Parts: sequence; structure tokens; C-alpha cells
Amino acid sequence: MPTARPEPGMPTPPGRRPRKAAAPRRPLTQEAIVETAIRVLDAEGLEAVTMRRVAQELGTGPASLYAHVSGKDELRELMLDRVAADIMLPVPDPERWQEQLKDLAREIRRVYVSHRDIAMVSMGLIPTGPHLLDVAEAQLALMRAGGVPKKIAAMAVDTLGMFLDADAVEGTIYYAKTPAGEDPHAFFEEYFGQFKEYFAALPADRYPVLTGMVKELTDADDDGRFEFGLDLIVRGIASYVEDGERPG
Amino acid sequence: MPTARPEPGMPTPPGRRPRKAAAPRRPLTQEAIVETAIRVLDAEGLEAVTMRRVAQELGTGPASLYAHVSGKDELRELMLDRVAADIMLPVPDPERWQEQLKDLAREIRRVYVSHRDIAMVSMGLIPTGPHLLDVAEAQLALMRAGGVPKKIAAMAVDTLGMFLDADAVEGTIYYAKTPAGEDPHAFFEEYFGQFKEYFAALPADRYPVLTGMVKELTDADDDGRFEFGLDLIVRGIASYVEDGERPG
DNA sequence: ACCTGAACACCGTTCAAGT
DNA sequence: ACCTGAACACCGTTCAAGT
Repeated sequence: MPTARPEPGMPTPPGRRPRKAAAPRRPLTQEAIVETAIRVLDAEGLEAVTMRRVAQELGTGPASLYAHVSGKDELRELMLDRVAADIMLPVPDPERWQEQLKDLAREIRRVYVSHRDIAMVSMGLIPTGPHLLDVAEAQLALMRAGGVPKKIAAMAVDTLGMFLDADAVEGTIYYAKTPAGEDPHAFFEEYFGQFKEYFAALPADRYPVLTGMVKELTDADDDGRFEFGLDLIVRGIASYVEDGERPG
Repeated sequence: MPTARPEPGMPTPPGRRPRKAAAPRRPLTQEAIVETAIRVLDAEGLEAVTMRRVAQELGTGPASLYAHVSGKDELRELMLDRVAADIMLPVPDPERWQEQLKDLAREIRRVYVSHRDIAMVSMGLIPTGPHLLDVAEAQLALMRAGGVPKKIAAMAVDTLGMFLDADAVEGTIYYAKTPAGEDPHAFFEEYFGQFKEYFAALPADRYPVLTGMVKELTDADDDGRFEFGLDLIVRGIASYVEDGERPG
């Protein structure tokens, strides 16, 4: 045992000051950095994931991260790809491709939302990470199995991705705004109630249509909105399947 | 003329040091702050719009802005609403509501994209500004004139908004990434070319479908993608119009 | 009422120096 | 090769003090 590391539980001998507080248990690796960043993300949201904060959590300074990660943007992309690994992918069944595509979209939503506002990273990003590409491959495989032309499938994977990103960001943004320490649900209720009042008080002469449907506009539940948009998109994609091309 | 302000063109008399460099020409108002912020946005993107930067542009310190604006978030919302004032709104023609809704979407896209990544502010925001509400009112009016049920119209305005936001953000993110001083078009060409190579080099056994349609995936032009998604959404909305409810 | 300087508590990234 | 402390050039917001 040539290491000078102190035995756990033993006090520091006099005059033998430890370097900082506690040496990082694990040597710094890209994996450890990404894991730690995701822990911070889950606990406090994407905004809290700073180079300094992640470094602190690992018991070092921010400069140390740059040996394993090129910067903040790369760290964010690595986090997203790591999260994408949790998305369960279907085995294509050409008979049921539309329902399978919807289920996959729901699964992506589930995983994204379970990691706060991680979807923000996906917005405007061309996927290059292995797991993100697995997800794209699965979507394309379902559509192609269903007879969707290549050109259409290529654009549809984009449109669906935009929808999923926007929905996940939209859905988590209120939680992100919840002041630390407050109950997110109660805050949300409060927050949303204010908007109902605001819309109801709008001048009817300037906004005749809007003020005539305040109830419909403010009652829209998240899941209903998601299912509505998803159905629109999947039905739209299906409309491009030429009858002869459809297997089964 | 009781003011001690120096005559323009005159040098500062000895021993009469001016407060800073030059006094702000206009007194600070919310309007002037928002205008200045939009000028910075147009020139350098949303990220460059900081309280300190806007203050500097107005010849003051950041603390001075807080008398007219509650903080950075409010300033961003005010900027978005100001920009939304430029969106030209249609007079509903029930016969052509689908084409009018598409045209309005194209107009929103045009205005958003002409102000860099301003759409980022819209993402996950419940519209409350007068001009943003005008736009929502116009969309709802078109759909209602076309016979779309209230409940559907309420959700559709949300879905369409998500699509427009995601598209505008997606479309400007590359420009936002262009290093200062470089030609955006040349950078974009370079940047995108690298992705083509990357996709072409992907392992075909793990990504069989994807690697079989690299051309379709990387050729997708922005406008084509937008029109595809827009058509999907508008056709989807139209499918909810009950035949009896349609005027004409 | 409005504006200010200074301060507080943060950022991402670089770099020379250490091991 | 990896890690570090210190520095650089920034952030948003608050607050006591001025006019």
C-alpha cells in the first residue's frame, strides 16, 4: 500500500494538512463528469449545470474539467446523449407502425421530462451521439417499415423532433421557474390562475375571439395538448404513404 | 436655458470634467431601453443582450435600467412583443382560411427570423403582450371562421406556436454559432458539410436505415422542412372541421 | 422619482505552473 | 498526461447614497 491517502475514520495528524477538503474519490473521467452534471440537472435544472458547479461537486476547480470535455456545449450534448440511452426502442411491426411511432414519441417525452429541461439542449442540435442516433434510427425504421417515402421520412423525423423538443421545454419551463424551496405543484396552480384572470379581463373589443374562448384556452391540459399534436403529425405522415407501397 | 449641458461641438472647459463620457441624449424610458435591446439583438443575437450591454449602449450603468424594467426576463418579453407588432395580420376570409393560416405562419416566421433568435423568448411563454395577443387572436379568428371547434382551435394555436418557435430557433441557431467576423453563409456551408461526412461514415450495421438515406437527411432545405410541417399541421386542423359547420 | 457607483455572488475559459 | 490556482473578462441584481 504505497499510497499516503488517510485511512477513513482517522483524524488528520497534526501538521499534515489535506490538500483541500477531501480528495475526489474517483479519478476525473468524462463519464464521472457527465454523471455528476446529470445529477445537478435532475436536482436543480439545466441552468444550475455550470462548469464551476460540476467541478465543485467533484471536489475540483473548473479548469480541471477541460482535460475531459471541450467546454460547456460539449458537456451538455454528452448529457443529452446519456439521457437518450434510457429511451426504450421498439422492434418495428409494419402492421402497427403508426401506433409504435406514437408510443416511441411518448417514451421520448417521458424520458426528457424526467430530466427537467434537458430538451433545451436538443433544440437546434443535429444529433451525433450514438444514443440519439439510435432513437433517430428507430423512428426512421418505423416509418420506412410503414412505407413512408425516404424524403418524407427525413423531413418527418425533423418535424417530430421539433415538436417533442418544444413540448418538453414548454412542459418543464414552469417547474424551472418555481422558486427554490417552494412546492412546484402549488406554485404552478397559483401561477396559472393568474393567467386565467388576466385573459378573462382582456378587452373584448380588441380580442373578440380570444375572450370568447378563455375556458378552452386555459383548460388545455399538457397531456391533451401533446396527444393532439402527436396525432396531427402522425396522421399527416401516414397520408404520404402510397397505397401500393404499404406492406401487409 | 438653465441647463448646464455643454453646447455640442464645444470642448469641455478646464476643470469642468463631464460626468462620464457623454450624457444620454434621451432620458431613459422603457421604450428607449427596448429599442436599444432590439438593436443589440439584431446586430449580435439574443445572447449579447445583457443588462450591462444595453445600459452601456444607452450611456449608463446596468442599475439604471431597473427603474423601467423589472429585470432581464421582462426586458426579453417586451422585446418579443415589440417585434410581434411587425407581423402583418389578415382579414379573415372564411373561404380561404387554411391558406390564410399558412400565410400568417409564414409571416410570423419571416418576422421572427429577421430578428435572430428572438423566438427563443417565445418558447414556453404564455403570451400576455398586446401584440402577441393580436397574433393569437388572428390565428383563432381564422380557425373559427373556418369552422374549427373551440377546443380544437385552442390546442391548435398551441401546437402551431410550438412549431413556429422550434423552427425559428432551429433556423437561426447556426447563424448564432457563426464566429464573430466570419461570413455566416460560408461558415454554414463548412459546418453542414462536416455533418454530411459524419453521417456517411456511420456504421451501417448499427444504423442500417439511417445510412441508407443520408442524402435525404442532409439535403433537407429549411424552407422545404417548414412547408412540410406547416402543411401537416394545417391539414390536421382542417380534418376536425365537421362538414355541416363549414361555412360557404 | 429617477439615477448612480459600488458591491455581491456568480459565470466560461485560458494559461503558466506544477506533479 | 493530467491537474491546479489564479487571472481575465464577463454576468444579473441589490442597495445605500445622491439629485
